Amino acid sequence: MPRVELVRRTGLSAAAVSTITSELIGSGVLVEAAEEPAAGSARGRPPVNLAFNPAFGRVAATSIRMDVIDAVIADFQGNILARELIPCTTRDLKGDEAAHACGDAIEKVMAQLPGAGPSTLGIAFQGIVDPVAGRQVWSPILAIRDTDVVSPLADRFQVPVVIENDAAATALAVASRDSRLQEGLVAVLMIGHGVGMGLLSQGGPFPGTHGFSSEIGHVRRQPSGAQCRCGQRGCIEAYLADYALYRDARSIANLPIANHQQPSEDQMMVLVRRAEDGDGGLQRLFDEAGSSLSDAVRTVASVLAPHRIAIAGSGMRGYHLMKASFEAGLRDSLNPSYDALSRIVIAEGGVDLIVEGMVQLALQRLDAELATGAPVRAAG
Amino acid sequence: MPRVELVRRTGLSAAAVSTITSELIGSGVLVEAAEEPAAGSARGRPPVNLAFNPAFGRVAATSIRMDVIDAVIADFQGNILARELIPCTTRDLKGDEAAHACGDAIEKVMAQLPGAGPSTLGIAFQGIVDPVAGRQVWSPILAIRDTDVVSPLADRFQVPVVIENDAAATALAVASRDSRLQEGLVAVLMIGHGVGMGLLSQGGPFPGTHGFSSEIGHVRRQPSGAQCRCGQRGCIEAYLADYALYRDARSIANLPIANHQQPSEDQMMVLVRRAEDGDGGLQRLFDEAGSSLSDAVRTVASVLAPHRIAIAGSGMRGYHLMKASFEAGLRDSLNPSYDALSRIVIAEGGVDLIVEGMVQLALQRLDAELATGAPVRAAG
DNA sequence: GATATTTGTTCACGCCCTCAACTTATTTTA
DNA sequence: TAAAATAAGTTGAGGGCGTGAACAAATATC
Repeated sequence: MPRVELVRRTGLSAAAVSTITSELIGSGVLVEAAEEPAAGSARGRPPVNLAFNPAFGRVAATSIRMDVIDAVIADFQGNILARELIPCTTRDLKGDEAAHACGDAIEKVMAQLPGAGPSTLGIAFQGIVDPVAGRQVWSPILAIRDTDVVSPLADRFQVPVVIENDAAATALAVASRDSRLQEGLVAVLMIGHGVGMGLLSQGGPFPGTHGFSSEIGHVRRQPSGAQCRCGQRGCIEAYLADYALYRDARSIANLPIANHQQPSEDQMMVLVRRAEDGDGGLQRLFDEAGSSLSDAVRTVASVLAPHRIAIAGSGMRGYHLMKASFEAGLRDSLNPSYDALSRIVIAEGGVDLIVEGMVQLALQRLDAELATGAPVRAAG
Repeated sequence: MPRVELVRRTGLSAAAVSTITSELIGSGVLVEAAEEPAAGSARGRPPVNLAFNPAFGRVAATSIRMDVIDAVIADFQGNILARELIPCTTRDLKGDEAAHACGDAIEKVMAQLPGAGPSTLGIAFQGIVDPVAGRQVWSPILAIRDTDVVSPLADRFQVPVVIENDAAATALAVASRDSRLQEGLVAVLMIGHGVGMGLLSQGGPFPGTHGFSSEIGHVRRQPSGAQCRCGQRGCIEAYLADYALYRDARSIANLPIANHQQPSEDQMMVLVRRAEDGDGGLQRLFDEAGSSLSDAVRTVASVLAPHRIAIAGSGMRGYHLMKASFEAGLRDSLNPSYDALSRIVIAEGGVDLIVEGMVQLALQRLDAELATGAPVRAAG
């Protein structure tokens, strides 16, 4: 945060940092922070912290999921100022309608807030996107394929629009909260309605897998095993995702049917409670889920040997029930040179992380825009 | 090769390329190539190809494998000028002896050639290395662990020394021969004594996995399956690596025992011949190996969705016997958005690719050295 | 109050790149 | 055969962006 820290991190000279920061302060991007935590009694002139000026600009982000659009407006520091969860029958959207449903959601959140609109939009999709071309390629929650989502929104709001895969966005959000995830190669597993993964390099988006969603949930752990919704059998996801746990639980316990095969958070919490209360059949399901999670971690560890493996998502609500079998599964692995267990980081947060990650990405885009000297304007 | 091509690839202006190349020609790094293939009847002034001056400098590379050291000297274009395969009981090496065994091998190849010694050394190890610290961390073929190999050789030859993992080096060599492998994220699978993988980004070494060997051979494809030498059961390698094929073949056919559980190339060719000649049991082994290979590809595809997946290594000697079950295994996968089969590239070459890749890496290091303006000297 | 220590600023200098105009080498057209 | 068109490569003026060195500011220690 202080200028000397920027000198250390960027490798630039103090002179360069001084000129650049004073220009940025002049243009209102940065402010000198009033509070200084003093950081012990240092000897010389105390450093003065710099921070992004929260009032400089705003960004909007949406995450379009099964039958819902999650939309937020954040300030220039990434603090979320307003949020809306808007129902939307995503499967029925045609052509530009997906883009405009996101646009409508953003306008609805903007209506909550006085002042200027966002200067950049970030839109997250499940499935595969092409961030460079600005196209949504394929998504399990949409009937449409390969549509341009950036142009309609850029035309409508007259600001830059960035799109990303939801897993990549989540990974960014998870890493921004934990310094251990900001160096080296990091894999972030997301457990919830499905099982996905985002990759980070040095805390930033991973080059190469950009826009791609890892299908690690569909690695096979058991030939001729449990039925997966992808059509194959024995996928990791078929033992670990919410839909799989709830489906199997309904086979052995009296539970209401789930809408669209997607159990609600309340329905999933019923499973957790009953397993906690000693239902042996449900306990065994969570045991198997823990074992499946260990297979996911072992696969990532074997293929990539990442510096850290983070696990996040709403599926972690039952982690205390899966922990024993998960850790037992990892200890089984005998690789003498890579201790997976010590590299695991359990992270907080579920699907709400997606928009947070998109806020980060939209801010990065705004920064890049500033670096080119382009004038920054706000949406109508 | 021509200057215009450099302009396109680097994004620099023609002016910058012109000044830089004329300086490099002046210092003897580059030469204007005499031969011009004319490339069709272009209209304007014909481009003049530039090439590295083969006489500018030399590099040496070694690959230390089970009981053998493979050593080469190459010119500045990467052409191999001399080669030696030197027996060495690698398991008995202690302390600095591994480094000095490689040094001795390099001196033996140098003795074949008149003229100056190499200006950079590249050393490849199986297992895990730390290229930044210059340390060999762990290797299945060595009893020693975490030893400094760069310092002893740098002191002895007075030139820079680079080390890498053998899979990363092989991947580089494979990619340098096929332009399809020089863009995007590329996974290179190596089938032979074991099953390894190297990753490339834009044709260059992959950031993050640097120095790490992917243990993709030890992803589990069959719980309680075939015994793997890693101690676990059902690993991909336990159906696909040379040792596994030969071990299982010995159970059903009359074959001589293999030294150190590593069948020779001749022994493996006997398996291939007999399967070609209609031995049903051996044919089924190759079928299963093809299926195991498809599991390796599917795993990489699921986890990383790379732009291309190349397959190389001596294990491909039996590819024609595995092809049917390999392709059937890939067609099974139902992912609608990623067609793995169309991304497969079958590559030539076996363990000899390791030193070739190290030559590339050593040349890159030499280029980096030149870019800093450091004087380049040759080994005594 | 003098000194040491650390942060941050100012300014002259230089590297490296771009832009624009030009030269060179070849094919096509008249 | 000469002029026009086309493409590759060169040269030199100019500018952005960085560094080094000297200096100023703010605090702790002696």
